Amino acid sequence: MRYSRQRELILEIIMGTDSHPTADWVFQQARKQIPEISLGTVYRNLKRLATNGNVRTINDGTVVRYDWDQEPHDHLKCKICGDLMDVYLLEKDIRKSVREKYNFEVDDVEMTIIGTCNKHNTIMEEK
Amino acid sequence: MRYSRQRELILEIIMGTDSHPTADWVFQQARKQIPEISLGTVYRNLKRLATNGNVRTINDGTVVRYDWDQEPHDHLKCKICGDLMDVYLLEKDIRKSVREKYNFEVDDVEMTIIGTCNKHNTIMEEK
DNA sequence: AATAATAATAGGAATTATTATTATTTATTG
DNA sequence: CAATAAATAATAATAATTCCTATTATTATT
Repeated sequence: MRYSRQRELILEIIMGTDSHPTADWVFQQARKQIPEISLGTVYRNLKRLATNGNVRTINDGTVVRYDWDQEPHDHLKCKICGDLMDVYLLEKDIRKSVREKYNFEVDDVEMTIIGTCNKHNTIMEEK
Repeated sequence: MRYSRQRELILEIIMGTDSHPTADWVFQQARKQIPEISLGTVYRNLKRLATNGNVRTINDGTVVRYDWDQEPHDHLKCKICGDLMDVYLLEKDIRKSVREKYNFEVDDVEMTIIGTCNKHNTIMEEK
């Protein structure tokens, strides 16, 4: 993959925050450094970085958010302020520990497990 | 809440399927019965039904999907065929049981817990 | 049953998030 | 340093969803 300072900047921006920024937020930050950067470039590179495993995508309803933290972790989203918080749960009684440890009143646990279902798990073809 | 046959039909449609339909799918079904129904009406009523607790919303990346099943359950989404399957997991070693019980190769577990964070959990005002 | 009050609707425009297209610029490599 | 392949900026296109307004349907009141 060929170098571009746009992509380098985008990665830096994500690495530099613990918020879970959207493409647009990254764009706003990026244009402070490179005023002529375009939103399309941000989207293209975020997707590229996600495919490359440099960032994780999390989907918060209508917007896609990005996260540099590669460790498996879950998110608490507050329905009032919209904050997304990182929690490192060991998958036991989730509701209980969420209530106890984070003082967070759970309305709904939404979990999507992404992977490959058994319709496709014959011996994988190589390459 | 005032009665409307559009809303009744929309609820019937969701009750009648185990797929996890999108607003547009519901719209397509609904217009078979009420040809002049509008997409806006479908969206408005789906939101209403969700608020009322008649249906559950689940978010599958870019589209919002609806589910009549109120029991807490999670979804397996296949990255190849896009299928969304219901799984009733007791929250223990999720990855492990998913692999063992459903023969599903997990790439990523995405969980969003929706609720109220501790910034807001003072004694709730009445009404 | 007729009428008034108002909540819900249809239809379409507007918004928001994202992807695609194309002509131009830039990094790489011989 | 010139060729070329890849990345970019600008903008158009698309998809999902929300918003707006005039009309219609439902409920309450005579």
